[in-house]
Amino acid sequence: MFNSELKRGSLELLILSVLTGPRRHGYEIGKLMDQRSDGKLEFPVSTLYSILYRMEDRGWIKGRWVEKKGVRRRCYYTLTAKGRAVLEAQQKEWKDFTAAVNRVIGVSYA
Amino acid sequence: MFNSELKRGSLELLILSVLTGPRRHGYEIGKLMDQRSDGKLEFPVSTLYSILYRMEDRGWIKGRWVEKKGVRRRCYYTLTAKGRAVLEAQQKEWKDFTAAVNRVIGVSYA
DNA sequence: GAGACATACTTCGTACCACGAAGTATCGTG
DNA sequence: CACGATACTTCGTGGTACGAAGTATGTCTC
Repeated sequence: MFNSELKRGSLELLILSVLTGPRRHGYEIGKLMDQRSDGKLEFPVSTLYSILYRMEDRGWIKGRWVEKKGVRRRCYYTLTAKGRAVLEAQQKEWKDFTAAVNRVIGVSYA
Repeated sequence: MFNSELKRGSLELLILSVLTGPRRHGYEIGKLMDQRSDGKLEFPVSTLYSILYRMEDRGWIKGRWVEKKGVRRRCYYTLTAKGRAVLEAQQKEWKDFTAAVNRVIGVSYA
């Protein structure tokens, strides 16, 4: 839907936002993103998982494998304290950034 | 100021926006961006010029060298018809994209 | 007139990251 | 049992912002 470059800075923020709710597994996060944006912010599984792995490496989220018979193995993710701090910082940055861009492109010739 | 990843999708839009006014040379575009965003959207010259060259390659902008004695040589850029079309498309994309992101991160748990 | 600083542009290499492709495996449904 | 949905993995690639280093000229100050 949207240019990949455009999405670059906000995919982490989107996923962190989803994880403020109950713990979710990867596939579920992808589906939720799709639903909550009316299909506009859908992204491929390879992107989704690579971001999840990266965020876990950085200690922003914590994954826990759950295996039950009759259900496929799933890795459920929750936010860590660090993740919550990063989320807050990224929210603020997103807000400031979009405000700055809007100001420049809105008043393009003054 | 802002994360490079965040800026990725919008630098072209920002520069195109600046060029809706009178023709500008590279250095001038950088300074204008700095001023108009209160220093928030400043970016290094290597970034600035690489984007300008790319946009000219793609036919979005047209550069013209101006040399006068007593003034350093400067390349002044203007928007092409194609550039104006791209600007319009990127403006719309930016608006739709930020709206979608805001919707998802705003209602993070519904 | 020498040194410092702003102006103005160039080139090159690097690192990050979203994505496509291909694959593995399990579950439900007709 | 074939097919599609679910669920995750791995690997390679290409686009791109950036840092570093360089060239060159104008202005200001002492």
